[in-house]
Amino acid sequence: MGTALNALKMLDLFSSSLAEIGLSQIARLSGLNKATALRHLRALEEFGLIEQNPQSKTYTIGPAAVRLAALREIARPGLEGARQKMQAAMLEVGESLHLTLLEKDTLQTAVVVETTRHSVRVSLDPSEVIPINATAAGLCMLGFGPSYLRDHLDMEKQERFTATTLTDPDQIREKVTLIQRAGWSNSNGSYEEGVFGFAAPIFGISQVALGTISIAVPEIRATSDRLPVILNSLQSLSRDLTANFGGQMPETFPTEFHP
Amino acid sequence: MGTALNALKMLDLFSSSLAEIGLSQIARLSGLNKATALRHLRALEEFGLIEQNPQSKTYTIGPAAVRLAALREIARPGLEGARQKMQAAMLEVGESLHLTLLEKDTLQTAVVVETTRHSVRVSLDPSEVIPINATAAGLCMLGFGPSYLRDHLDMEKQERFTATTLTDPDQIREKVTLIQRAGWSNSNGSYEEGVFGFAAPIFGISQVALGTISIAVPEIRATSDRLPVILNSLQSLSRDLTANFGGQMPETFPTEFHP
DNA sequence: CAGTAAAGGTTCATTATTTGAACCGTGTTA
DNA sequence: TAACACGGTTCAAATAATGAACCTTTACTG
Repeated sequence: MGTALNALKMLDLFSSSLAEIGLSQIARLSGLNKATALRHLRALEEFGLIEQNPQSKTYTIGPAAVRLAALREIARPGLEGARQKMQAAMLEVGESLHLTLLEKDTLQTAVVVETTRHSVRVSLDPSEVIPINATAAGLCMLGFGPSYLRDHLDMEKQERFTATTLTDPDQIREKVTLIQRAGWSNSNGSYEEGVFGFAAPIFGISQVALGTISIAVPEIRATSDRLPVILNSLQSLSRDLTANFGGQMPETFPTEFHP
Repeated sequence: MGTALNALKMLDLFSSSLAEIGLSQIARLSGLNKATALRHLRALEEFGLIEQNPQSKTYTIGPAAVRLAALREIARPGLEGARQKMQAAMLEVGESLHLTLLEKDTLQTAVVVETTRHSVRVSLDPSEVIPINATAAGLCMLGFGPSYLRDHLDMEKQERFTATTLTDPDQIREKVTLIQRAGWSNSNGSYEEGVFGFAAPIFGISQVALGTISIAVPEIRATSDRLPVILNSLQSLSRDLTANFGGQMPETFPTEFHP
């Protein structure tokens, strides 16, 4: 256990309903010794992540948080707004969400929001490169992303992950045509057994998709009655996130998703 | 030396021009051992203050910064915007700035922005309660703050700090009348020898001052040729900060400050 | 295409820092 | 006025941080 991490965890005690806390209460809530809590608070205060009200002696989140947040936005512009929208959608749908971005010619996971509703959840390794032929996000990208992705289909061998993975370029192109008409894509265990994925595009400035937003559902919960809720969330996220990244939806893009 | 603080200090390596840094470079810049740097980064990453790009392996400020900044705004609304405006003004004037807020019936320092231009600077203890009869901020508050402050003048003995401190209620009232006409106040070493203060009000919703913005200048630099610059900054800060806190300037308040 | 340099990351014995029970002084409450 | 809870301090004991050397991969160069 790192000392630094224990110190940082104290910051999690603060919330909108509990914005100022005294030393003893912090010690109680964190389970730390009062002396330990105080020393950690002093360290955080020196850095500016904590501020003490000199009259009430209570502690609050400090000004350094604002400074760091500004730096964050420089390094990852737009991603924070996206995370918030995804968080809201997660609470509504109750399933994990993934935002993927196209970097060069690979699809990368940029934001993961895991469900807090279920203990059975789909956990994706954030460092994985998303295979373009086997996932809902990948197929969606083929349908709405830059055309060179479709052109490269024949050049590289498409890897097989499960029995239902599409590996034949012609089959993939057929599926992609359907996706372009529907506006959304799905993958029924074609990457990992038991995982159903649903994805919609996020468009950039020239009406070409720069990434996708997808919802991953364990097979047990992938019942047809839940599909309308999922597609509905996906559709509004597609629109909101496109706006969030300063993009524009093509006029031909469907305004409603149908099963 | 706290371990937690050393870990946090690594966050200071990031800047708008250096938003993503690799492990070796971080170790070099911070002077820490590579192993130590890595362990600290891992701790920060677990908390979310650091994020690693899985493909380039570089590190960036993480999403927790945004979360904490939001909490900060709940605890201290408006103060961050104020700090930024003060920072800009400090760079222009080259002197330290203080924002004071009225809490109950005492004047408290809420934000301090120290000058980075001079090594001779006025350093105020942020935990001090600002005496209302001896400082530019206090006198300014008397002039534009709630009327009960003026009414209480006779009730309590006014403390003396230096030879020029005003302690006689009648003398204070006289000075306050002048301040109300001018829009700004000054104190020439009446709190601490060698320190000249200049202050202007920050108004709240009902056109009553909720605090003040002040500039502290060491006597050596308090020459008459610098007064226009100081008053000019003070005047625009008074307006900007009033807007920042959602307040309104009285219509009778002067739009220009004259010596 | 071998050879080199620098990158990210790991290991483990040594070292130094963190830890917490008890304590102090102060203000508030019953 | 006694009891309590608060913020903060102390110092021996215990635990966690440290860093030199090492491994592996990647990228460049003669």
